[in-house]
Amino acid sequence: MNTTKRKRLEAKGWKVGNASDFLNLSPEEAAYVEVKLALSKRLQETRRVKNLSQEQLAQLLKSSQSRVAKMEAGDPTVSLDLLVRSLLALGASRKTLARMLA
Amino acid sequence: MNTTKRKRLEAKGWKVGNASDFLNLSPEEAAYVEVKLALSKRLQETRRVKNLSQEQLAQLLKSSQSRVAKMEAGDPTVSLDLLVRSLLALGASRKTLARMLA
DNA sequence: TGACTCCATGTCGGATATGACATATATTGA
DNA sequence: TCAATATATGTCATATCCGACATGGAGTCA
Repeated sequence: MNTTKRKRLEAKGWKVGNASDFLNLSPEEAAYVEVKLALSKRLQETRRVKNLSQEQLAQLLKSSQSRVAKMEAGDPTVSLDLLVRSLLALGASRKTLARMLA
Repeated sequence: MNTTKRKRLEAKGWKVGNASDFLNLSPEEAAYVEVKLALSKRLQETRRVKNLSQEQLAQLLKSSQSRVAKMEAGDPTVSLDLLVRSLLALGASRKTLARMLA
């Protein structure tokens, strides 16, 4: 079985359990997941604070509701690029992002 | 002319001049570029501190010398994901990344 | 109940990023 | 100077990510 594929399947555990313990993630893989999850949480928070539906945010981002849902769920098919660009579109700055990661 | 293509061409100006002034970048596009450039600088710094050639780093990352060069040059075809994963592979943590962005 | 809104999840064709390779251009040291 | 090493740049086939769409489930209100 393809490693990438396997990871994608296993990764579904991300939001269920806690994290890297029962998956055999290397430290840097774990850190990568941490970063993505931190940002996806912040995205959802920001969206809710602004009282937007996923559909409305999708329009703002010129994306789709399903992709927004996947972003917020930490779906492995969502890139850091997309998360970061979305947060920036919601008004975050480079420094804000830094704070979100800290 | 395709917008993406145009941006890629214009983006060559990144390392020549300074930044977003003479390109017509929106604030969030500019911020996105800022983030990428910040990380690529840090990647090069880290690599040099560790006394690695681009070729050696490429091996470490299971990538190629040319891609490392592009990462460090802020090439538009390089994703944030790759930059972040590279920094993590060099020992950075989530918090370290946050500091790099601040 | 049924109509409505919101969010989750699967899939797909097209778009973009990837490693690899070739090759050009520094940079270094004898 | 020459050659060895390091870095830059262009291209390509393939891998991965994207928006879009369909559909299902959960909650709300009448």
